[in-house]
Amino acid sequence: MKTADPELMRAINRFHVLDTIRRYGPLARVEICERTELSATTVSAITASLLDDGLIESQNLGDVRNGARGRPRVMLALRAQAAFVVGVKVSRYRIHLAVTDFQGDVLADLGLPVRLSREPLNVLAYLIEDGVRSCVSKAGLTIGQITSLCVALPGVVEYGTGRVRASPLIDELDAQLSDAMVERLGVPTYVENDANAVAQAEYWFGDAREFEDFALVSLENAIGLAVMHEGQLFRGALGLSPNLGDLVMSGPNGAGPTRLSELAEQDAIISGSADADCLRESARNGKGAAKVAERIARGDGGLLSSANEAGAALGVAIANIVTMLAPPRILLVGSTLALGNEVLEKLHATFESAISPAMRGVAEITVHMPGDDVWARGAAALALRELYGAPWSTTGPARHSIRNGIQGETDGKH
Amino acid sequence: MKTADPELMRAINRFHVLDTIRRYGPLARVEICERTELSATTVSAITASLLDDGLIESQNLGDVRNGARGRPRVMLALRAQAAFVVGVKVSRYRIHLAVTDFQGDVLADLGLPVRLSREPLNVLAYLIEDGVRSCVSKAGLTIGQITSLCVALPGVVEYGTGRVRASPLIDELDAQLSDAMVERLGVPTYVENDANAVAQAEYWFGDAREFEDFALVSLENAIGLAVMHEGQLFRGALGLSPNLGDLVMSGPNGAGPTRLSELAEQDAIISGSADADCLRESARNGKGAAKVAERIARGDGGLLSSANEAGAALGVAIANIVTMLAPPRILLVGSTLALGNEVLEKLHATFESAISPAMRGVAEITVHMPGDDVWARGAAALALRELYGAPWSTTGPARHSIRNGIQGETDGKH
DNA sequence: CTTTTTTAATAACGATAGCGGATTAAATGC
DNA sequence: GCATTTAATCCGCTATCGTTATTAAAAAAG
Repeated sequence: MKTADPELMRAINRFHVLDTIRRYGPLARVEICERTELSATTVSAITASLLDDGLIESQNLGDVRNGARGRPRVMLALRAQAAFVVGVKVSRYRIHLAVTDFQGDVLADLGLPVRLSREPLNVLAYLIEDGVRSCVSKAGLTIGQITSLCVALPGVVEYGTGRVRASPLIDELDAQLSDAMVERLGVPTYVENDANAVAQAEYWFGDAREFEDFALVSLENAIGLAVMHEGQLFRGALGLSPNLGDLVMSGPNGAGPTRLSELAEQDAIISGSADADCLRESARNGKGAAKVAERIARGDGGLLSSANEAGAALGVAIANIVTMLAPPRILLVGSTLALGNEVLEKLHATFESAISPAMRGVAEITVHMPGDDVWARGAAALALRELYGAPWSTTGPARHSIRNGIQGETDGKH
Repeated sequence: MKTADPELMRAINRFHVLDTIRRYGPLARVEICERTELSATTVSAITASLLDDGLIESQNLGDVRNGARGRPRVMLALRAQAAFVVGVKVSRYRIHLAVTDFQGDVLADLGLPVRLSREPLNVLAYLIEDGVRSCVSKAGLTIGQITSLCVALPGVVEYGTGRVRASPLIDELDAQLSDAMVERLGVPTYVENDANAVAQAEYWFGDAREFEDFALVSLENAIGLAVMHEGQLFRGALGLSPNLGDLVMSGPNGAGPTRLSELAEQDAIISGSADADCLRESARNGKGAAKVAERIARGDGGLLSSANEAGAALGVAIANIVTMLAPPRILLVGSTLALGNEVLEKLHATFESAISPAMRGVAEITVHMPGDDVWARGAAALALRELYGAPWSTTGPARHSIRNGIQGETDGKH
């Protein structure tokens, strides 16, 4: 446990103020007082220090309140240029990158069509390096200006060490992606599960802004799970994030266990159709929903049954998540949801029949379909989160040591 | 989020000191300094305040070090009489109670043979009240001296509100057990899932003393799950604790889903035998292992197959827990483990074949068989934990308001 | 155009926390 | 009996926060 001293106290309140400014846009000091319940003096001192460090700046251009009687408020906002980070989302058919500033605003993004399946680590690292360089340059920056980088990809990832224990996109086991990227780009790199990245995006920018506690299930060519608990991502030993696709749906009998991924991955659904290749192509272009609906209407029984099977498996899996974690909310995201309503309808129906009566009504299930850019932005947000430097331990032990530098104009004294 | 001020600082360090004394037995101030990394001055001040409040006391009877050179150490220990609490474990065939002092030492315990199955709330509340009164009197105390009470039982429990949403032992849904006990005994009452109680016992007194992160699966007539995360029990919405028995093991087809409880509950295993009633009786007396082994050796095929089925189901369930939460350790506890090795062997084998290769070796599985008294003590420990008053939020929102009074001799000034 | 009013932000002051170094306390060793 | 050693406390310092007064900068009133 950490012992409390004045320094920690300051760190907590400082983070609290910074986070409040991030969440609630430009704020006057008085407003920060109200939201944080700190005294005006303390807020004054802390904001002075933040200004001094170049993390925030005052927007002199006016008090927007109309009918303003007293001294006008000076609005404070994050100083966008305080740092720049890159978020990368790697998926099977696409690498999406986003360069953001300190506020998480996207300066440039880039989607690279690829076709990845169990590539050697070096291939992946090369593609990411290439993408980062392009995107950074597109944003009008140089690599030297990038403070840190976060790569999100499906699979079992150790956030703490930067290793990818297993991923459908990487050939090897235990690939040290973090070190590979540091070597190539010279930029501190975090590696995270893609579900965690999109959960962070939803929490900072999206639908889950008001929710400190929720679970998120990501449905793409891999199936992921993120658990946000009191505003922090839940991580296991070594910072491990779960890979929901590995969930065993029916006991190992003979040929081994049937996993959720085999039933509900996007490819598994599409493979049910006789015309799988064509559908795969459409799905990649975001026209999956229409195509799938059309096929089913035309009587593609294989597709219909695989969609139903996927929906049922997901319904059970989500019921089990609710049984085990009782999150007040479940978010479903990912491109598989664009395949049409069959999956989702079956999912809901199965969930309702599978959930125990005692847990009925505990978790509200909502669906959201963020674009790939949001995922990349989420990865960037994870990198930023580290920069904001919350003083309490990020969930999960054994962190990889990453320098926590922020480039400010006066990054001097203290 | 809580804002940090000197008061919080003190509360944190105070709890830290108190918890250190609780964990590591009588300690001299110097030793507290080493363990907490607080300065000698601070420890002196905090211990003075704790002494003043009657929460700890100095053991003047000597410095046990031999070859002691300088001024002898004054050992500090929890003052046992600072508070008394009662822990209750309710299970199908037994209500076990323990009265403990402020250190968690058991002053008296009591096991009442019962036979509960879906009783009305009042029956249960009556039995608990009766047991509490007996046990308290056996400890030489009066109800008025009891600071608080914690009832642990299987099922879906809202720790935050004191409601039992569902339990195999209670007839109704959403039974307000906490209020019922307060009304009967006039003692603040916490209600908790039994798995959480035994997890707290293992964390404070037992095998999990060194582990801040682990998951525990309790195997009795109900199957429970507790997740300890950074020394805190993980709780969901409203403080909900999971009921692992509700886990769906195979999709809802026709007659509804097959749940883990149907496959792996103690009764389910025993019911496989032709001679179930006799076995049930033996299991109740702790002679299950021998009897079951004997029956299987004699060729009770039904029993063997139900044991294997249970082991397999549990192996899959535990693999799924590891997949979702990646705990560094899994503890198995509960009387079902006394039914012989068939279940456990099958469990391990199935786990190994069900766990995804990427997660292999993440979680170490260990088995422990605490007696009913340990569970009751764990419930008491949960009540004590609240008294120790950690300043940071107990996991999970929406607490039931319970007065946090401690009876000290000088419970005055501050 | 000056004065009053109103609100925002800061300054001055006091309280409390923790820490480091000097001091006292209480034992052993010579 | 006195030096030595170790434990615990006392004193002085700094950093934090909060409360109360003060200054700053605008609109409204006269």
